[in-house]
Amino acid sequence: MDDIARLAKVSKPTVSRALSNSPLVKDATREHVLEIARKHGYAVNRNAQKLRHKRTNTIAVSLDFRSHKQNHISDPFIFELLAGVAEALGDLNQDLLLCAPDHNNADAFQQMLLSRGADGFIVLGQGHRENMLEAFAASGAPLVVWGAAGEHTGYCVVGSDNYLGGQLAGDYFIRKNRKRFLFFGDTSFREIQLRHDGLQQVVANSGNEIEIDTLTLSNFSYEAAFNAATNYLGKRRSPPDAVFAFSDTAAMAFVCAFRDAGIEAGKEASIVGYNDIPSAAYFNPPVTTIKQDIHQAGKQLVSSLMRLLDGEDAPSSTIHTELIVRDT
Amino acid sequence: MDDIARLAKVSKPTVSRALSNSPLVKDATREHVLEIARKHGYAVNRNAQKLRHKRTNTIAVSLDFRSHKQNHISDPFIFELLAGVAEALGDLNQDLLLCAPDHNNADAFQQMLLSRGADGFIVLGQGHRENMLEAFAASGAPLVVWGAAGEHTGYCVVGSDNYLGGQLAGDYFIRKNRKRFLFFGDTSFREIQLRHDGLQQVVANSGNEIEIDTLTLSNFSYEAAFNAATNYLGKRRSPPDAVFAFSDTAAMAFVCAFRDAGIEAGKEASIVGYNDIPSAAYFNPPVTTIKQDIHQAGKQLVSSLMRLLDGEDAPSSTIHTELIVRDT
DNA sequence: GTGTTTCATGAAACGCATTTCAAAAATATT
DNA sequence: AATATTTTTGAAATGCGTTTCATGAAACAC
Repeated sequence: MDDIARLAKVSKPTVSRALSNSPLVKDATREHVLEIARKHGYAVNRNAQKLRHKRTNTIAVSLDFRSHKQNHISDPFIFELLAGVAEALGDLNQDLLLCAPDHNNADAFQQMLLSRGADGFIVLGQGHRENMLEAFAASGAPLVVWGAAGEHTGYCVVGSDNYLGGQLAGDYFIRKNRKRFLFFGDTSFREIQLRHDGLQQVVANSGNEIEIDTLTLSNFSYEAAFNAATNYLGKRRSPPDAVFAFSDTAAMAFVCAFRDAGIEAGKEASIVGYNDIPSAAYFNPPVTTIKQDIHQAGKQLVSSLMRLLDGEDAPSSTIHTELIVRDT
Repeated sequence: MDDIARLAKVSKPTVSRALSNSPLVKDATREHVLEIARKHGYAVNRNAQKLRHKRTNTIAVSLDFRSHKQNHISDPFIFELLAGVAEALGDLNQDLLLCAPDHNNADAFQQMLLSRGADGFIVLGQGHRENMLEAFAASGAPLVVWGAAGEHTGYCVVGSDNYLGGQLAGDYFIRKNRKRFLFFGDTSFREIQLRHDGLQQVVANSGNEIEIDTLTLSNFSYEAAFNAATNYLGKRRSPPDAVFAFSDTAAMAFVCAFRDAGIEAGKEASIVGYNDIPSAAYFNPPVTTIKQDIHQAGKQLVSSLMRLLDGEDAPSSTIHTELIVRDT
C-alpha cells in the first residue's frame, strides 16, 4: 500500500480510504488511486484487514463429514443445505470456512472463534451433541444450528417443521385408511422424535384404532435400512401398511424390502420419506415424501447468524415443510 | 500475547515460541506458558499469524454451485469429492475456504491469492473454462483442477481415467454382443470427449460392425436426460442396444425412457453410467457403472497442490477407474 | 477582509504475532 | 577457577492496513 501511495503521490491512509470507498476521499483522488492500484495488480491484504478490523467476514460451517462418509453420503440433502448456505453467504460477501471439527470437542469450536478464524458458526446437523452446542452458545459464541429446537434449547435453531412433517405423513396415511403404522427411524435424534410426535398426535386425534410401531436403525445408509426393513418384515406376523421413514433413502430401502416380501408400495402399503432428494422423484415407484424449502433454509441460517453478529436476537425458526404425494 | 507474557513472567517472543512448539524454548518454560495460556483461554490470532508468515494454510476450493443448483444437484458425486478434499486438507491442518467465484472471472480467482486469502486453489470441475484456468495457472497461481487434461494443458489436472472408462464400457457392450451404441453426453466437455474416444477406440479395435451415435444434452438434470432420451427413442427407427451415459443420473433416466418404450435395460439393451453414486446401486434395476476412487481423488488433489506450494512439480494424474457390473 | 465551517489529507499509533540479533544464563572444557 | 560453548531469553523491528487526531486548504458567512 505504501508503494501505491507513493505512485499515486498521496499518503497511505488516503489509499486505504480510496480502496474502501470511504466518503472522506475526494472523487478525483479515489479514481486516481483506484486506477494505479488496478494497473499494478494491487489487492488489499485480507489478513492485515482482519487483524485491524477484528472482524473476519468469515463464517465457519461445520459439517460432520465423518458420519456422512460412513453413510457413503447416500443422502445428498445435507449438501443441498450447504449449497444454500454457500449462496446466502456469498450474497453477503462472507467467506465460508468449511470445517469438520470433532463432534464433541467444544475446544475446537472455541479455538476457531478465539483465534479469530471466523466470526460465527453455522452447524449443519446437531446430531447428539446438543450439550456441547448448548455450552458453546452459552459461552457467547454466535451460533446457528440446523436441527430441531427442544423445550429449553438455548441457541438458535433453524430446521424443518418436523412436527408438522409427522402430521402430514399421518394425515396421508389416514386418508388412505391405513391401520398399522411403522415409524422407521432413530428417535434419539430430536428431529426424528418430533416427527414421531406429530404422527402420534394425528393418530390420537383421529379416533381410529391405529397402532404405531417403531423401528430404530443404527446407521443412515441404504444398506442398513434395507437390512433392518427386511429383518423386521421377516419377524412380524402382520406387516405394516404405512411406513414413515426418516429419510428418502430409508423409504426407498423399505420399498424394496416390501417388494421382496411380496408387498407393493402404493397399493397394499403406503410409504412416506423425508427430504425430497432428487432420486426420490425418479425412483421406481416415485416416493411420496416430505419436502423442505432448502433454499429458504440456507437464507434463514445465514440471516439468523448475521442478526446474532449484529448483537440482535435471533429466535429459532422452522422453514416451509410440505407433503409431496407421489406413488407410494 | 503480551498479557500472557506478563502473567508467565517471560517475554512475548518466548510465549510465541512456546505456543508454536519451537525447540528454542526450555521445556519447563513451555509447560508453564502453555498452562497459563490454557488457563486464560488464550488463542493465537490467526490473522496476525498469517500476516506475518505470508502463508495462510488455507486452500480455496472452487465449486460451481450455480450450475449444480440448476441441476438440483442430482449428482452427489461432486460433493463426495468435496468431502474427500475436506478430509485430506484436514489431515494436513489446512483450512478449506469454499468459494464459488464467477466461472469465467479470472480476476475473482486472482484477487483471492493477491489478497492472501488462500495459498492455492483446488477447482472442482473445469467445465468449459479451460482457457481461464490456463491463464490463471500461467500467471503462477498454485492450482489443481479436477477434470481431464488435454494435449497442452498447462496446469495440474487430477481426474478419472476417462479414456479407460470409455474402453471399459465398450468392452462390456462388446462382451454382451451389442451392435448399436449410443453415447449419451455432451462431448464439448473434455472429460466426456475422452470417454467417447475410449469407447470408439474399443469399437474400432473390435473389428465388429458397430455404429456409435451420440446424443448431446443441454443440462445435467434427471429430467433433461429423461426428456432427451424419450425424444430420441421416439424419433429413431431402431433403438440403440447399448447406452453409455455421462452420469448415473442420466443412465437411470435412460433406463426409464427405455422402459416407457417397451425396452428392458439389461435384457434387450445394456446401459452403463458413470460415477457410481449410491443410488445407482439401489435403483431398480441396479445400474452398471464406472466407479472412481473418490477417496484417492481427494488425497491426490490435495497432495498435488501441496507439492506446487512447496515449489515442486506436480504432474497431472488419473485415479483408479473400474467397471462395476450390475443389472443393466 | 477576517472569522468560522467544512472538507481533504497526512503523521503517527495501533492491531497481534514473529523474527532477527544481541545479551544473558547455563553448561562444558581445560 | 577461568574461559569457551551452548542454550535461553528479550528488545526492537517487521508484516500490512486502519484509525485517530491534527493540520492545511477551501468554502462560506458576515
